[in-house]
Amino acid sequence: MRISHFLLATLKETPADAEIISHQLMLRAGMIRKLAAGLYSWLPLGLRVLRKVEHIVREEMDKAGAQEVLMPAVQPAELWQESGRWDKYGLELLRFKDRHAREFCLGPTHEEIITQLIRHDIRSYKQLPANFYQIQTKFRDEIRPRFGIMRAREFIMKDAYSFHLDQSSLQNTYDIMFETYTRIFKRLGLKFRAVLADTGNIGGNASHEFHVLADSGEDAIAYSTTGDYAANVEMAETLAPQGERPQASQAMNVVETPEQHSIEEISQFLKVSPSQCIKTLLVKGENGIVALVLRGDHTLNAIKAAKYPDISSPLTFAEPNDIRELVGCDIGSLGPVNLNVPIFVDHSAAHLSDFVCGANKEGQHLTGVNWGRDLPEPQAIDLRNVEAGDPSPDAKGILEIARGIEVGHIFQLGKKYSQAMQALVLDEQGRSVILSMGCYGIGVSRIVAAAIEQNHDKSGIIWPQNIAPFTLALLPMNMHKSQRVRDVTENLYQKLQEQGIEVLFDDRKERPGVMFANAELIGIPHRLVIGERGLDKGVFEYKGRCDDKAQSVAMDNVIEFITSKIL
RNA sequence: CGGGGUAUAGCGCAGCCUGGUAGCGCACUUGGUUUGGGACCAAGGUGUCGGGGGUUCGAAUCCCUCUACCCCGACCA
Repeated sequence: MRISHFLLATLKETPADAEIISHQLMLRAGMIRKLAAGLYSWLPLGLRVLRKVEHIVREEMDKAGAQEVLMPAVQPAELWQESGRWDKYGLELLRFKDRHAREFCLGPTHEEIITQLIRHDIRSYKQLPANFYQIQTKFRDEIRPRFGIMRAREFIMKDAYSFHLDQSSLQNTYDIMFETYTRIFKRLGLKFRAVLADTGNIGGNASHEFHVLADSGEDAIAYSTTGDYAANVEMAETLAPQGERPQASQAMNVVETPEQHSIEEISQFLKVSPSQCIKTLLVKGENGIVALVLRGDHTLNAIKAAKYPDISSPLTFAEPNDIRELVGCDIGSLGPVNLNVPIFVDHSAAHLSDFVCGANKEGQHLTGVNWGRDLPEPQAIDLRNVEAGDPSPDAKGILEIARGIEVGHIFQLGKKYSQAMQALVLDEQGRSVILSMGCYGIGVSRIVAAAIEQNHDKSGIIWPQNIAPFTLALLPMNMHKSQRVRDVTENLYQKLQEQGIEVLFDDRKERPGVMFANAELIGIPHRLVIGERGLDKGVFEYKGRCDDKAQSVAMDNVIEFITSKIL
């Protein structure tokens, strides 16, 4: 491609509303342009990258035996009513009416549509298992789209849905998809990690997320330093502390703590460590308010808490007014002693003795408090977020925490949708059986942003080779003044193209600095410079995007050299 | 949706407090000088000052109102 025939819309300045590096660089490199909140156009350069990601995903899905389909973005309300999600999905589902006042939505995901399709066309166990996928535009009316393409309202997703006669077949395809995803992210050239995950809105039982590791990632993932365990922090279990709880050695005392509310304030004021204090959080339960008790240095895991049947889901904090009415003080003075609501205590907090807590009276706290003596023995459950240094739940090694960008998610849905929508087949005995389902998503457009988050430097993007918009930048120095440079470059451009190499030929009348800066900003992995200087010595100059220094390559040898570099 | 903020040329911004008829840098066009790391000189084009209403002789500026966008929170590929 000659740049003179290509819209290279690079910017020197960073648009003000781009916060994260991938968004800034995608705008600066001229990959995308914003149309409205969460809606982006892809310019030629960006689209080339997007297509490469799609291509890899498509190849691997095909190899795994999945069949490609394409379903509509506009979906009738009836199907969503049938599955029960028309009411449940909430405002994220963009709804509208057609000219006949019939209700529709823009598809945020396609479980309903594929299930409807399959219940018509799959009748027999002989047609199973089957796995269908599409690469298609999704719409989710996010409350707050941000970070450019990373959290857009309209985005491109690869979604796949598999159908099975039984759980073991589902498990089998799930495992194949796990391996397929692993291959996809390896081919994309990204550092990633598969983790145990919560099933969220989609529902079902087993689930894994695939995260691209990047410090800017929105998710925290916990992984064992020595074992295989890895989980989204939302999901990661904590182990109960080992051994017996220490004996009580202090008497319970009321101390005056004027104006002291937060754990930090209390621990400094009383000169005790936060880990010797406990915090009491009042949340809504199925039957009125319940208390959650954690060690002062720990944080509540709302996802885990909401899974307990007595605790509201999603987790909702009690209203300050209700708390005042119930306890007679504000949030900063709560404690579990003589608190007249059901109390759930995290394992670590249940293992404390002689601890500090609020006295349920403004300006007072209790010290030397002990379970079983000053208040009943607690029912200990898992409520807190894991922290770096915690033992791994599989008892192998210690947990570390890393940041990740969720780019893939696989679920075993089971019969959630097939049951609701009556997707049945006949088994070998001629009995009707409800299908089991799996579903498997990849955020195709998000991968483009995630790749940049993980691979960039001061000069710009550093594309992994397999998704780079071009493989090689061909930069002639002052071609307009040197017929020799022009002839050699044109010739070389021809030859490289004959080798099937994707070359971006900077045939503009630009100064060298501009060419270098542009090629680096848009992240072309390999660069070849042709100048009078080198031609005198019979060489071109090669530099990889990550190399510190350029090297000379003999002109005669250049095709072999480049070919070996891009393998 | 709750809290905070912004809206002036394609992009980044100044002007607003104290009303007087719009400016700077980048980008763009033309010419020239340059040419191995985002050049320099000269000339040039570019605006419903987010929309609507009001106050005023006069509004980018003051008042009212609407809208869009951004940031923090809850949701997700």
